Amino acid sequence: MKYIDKLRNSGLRPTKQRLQICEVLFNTEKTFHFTINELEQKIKDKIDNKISLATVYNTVHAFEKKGYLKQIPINSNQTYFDTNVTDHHHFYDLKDQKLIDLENSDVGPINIKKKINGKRIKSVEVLVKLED
Amino acid sequence: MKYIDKLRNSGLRPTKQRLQICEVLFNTEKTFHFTINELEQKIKDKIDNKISLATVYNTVHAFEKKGYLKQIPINSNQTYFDTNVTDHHHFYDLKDQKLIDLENSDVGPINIKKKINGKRIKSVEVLVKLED
DNA sequence: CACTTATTTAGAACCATTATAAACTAGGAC
DNA sequence: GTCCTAGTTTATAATGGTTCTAAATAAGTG
Repeated sequence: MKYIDKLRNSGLRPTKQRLQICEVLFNTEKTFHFTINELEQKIKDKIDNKISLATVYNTVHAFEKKGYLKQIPINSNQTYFDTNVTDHHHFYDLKDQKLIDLENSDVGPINIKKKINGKRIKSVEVLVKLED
Repeated sequence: MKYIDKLRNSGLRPTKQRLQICEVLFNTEKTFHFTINELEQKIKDKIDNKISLATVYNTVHAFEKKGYLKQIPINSNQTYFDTNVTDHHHFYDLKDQKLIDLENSDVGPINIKKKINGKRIKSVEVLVKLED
């Protein structure tokens, strides 16, 4: 299985649940955005056995820590994650509550001129809110 | 009182509670960021009577709708608000969990090249995450 | 003052997320 | 293979920020 090494290499035991979640998250043509509830639904649709909600949370957090997933900074009652962990930005359609990817080339280079002593920039994320 | 007209003009009755919350939010030299809990604490420190938590939520949402406050898009268990409603961006210090203003001049102009049919850009917000 | 509508309030309800602690499993040693 | 240990899964309870509810109060209008 192609995800066994990926997991082992990052110090995560390749359990059945994690491998199945990998299939749902990473065995896709396109990257996508999701909430935990949406992911739970996808898992239900794709596999036969049941994965506990706690395990879904645990796994998503573990994958995020290892850099396989990213949280998307947005104000919502639910946390949004992204399987696209490359540097890129988002549109957020306020009416439909939908996220849309912005490629890096869709946004000019962003030049942060201010520096904070002793701190490094970890990420720069742009959220473009859309209305009708 | 200087906030009575502000409230009346936006169709909000100038109640004692709203005026007191105005004092805490807007009668300051500098703008600031806050969560509802932090605001509640500030109110407690500054005024004698008690304002119900529900009223604090109601008022903050009313002020947000009228454009006197802005939500800051960030992943946190609490919602962050900003009394600075001009276009500007933020640093977020991951270690200290502190927000720091970035003036517009600290960030070059941001040019969103992609267009979505039938949608207008309402806002462009940049979040720069900092680590040690 | 009388009346209508908006606002405040305490407390309950909601619900995403996290904690708990017991059962289970992977992987290494032998 | 068996044994062992640490890591993982699981159902369920707990947490906590936010929203809802419905009754009491206050503001505005005539």
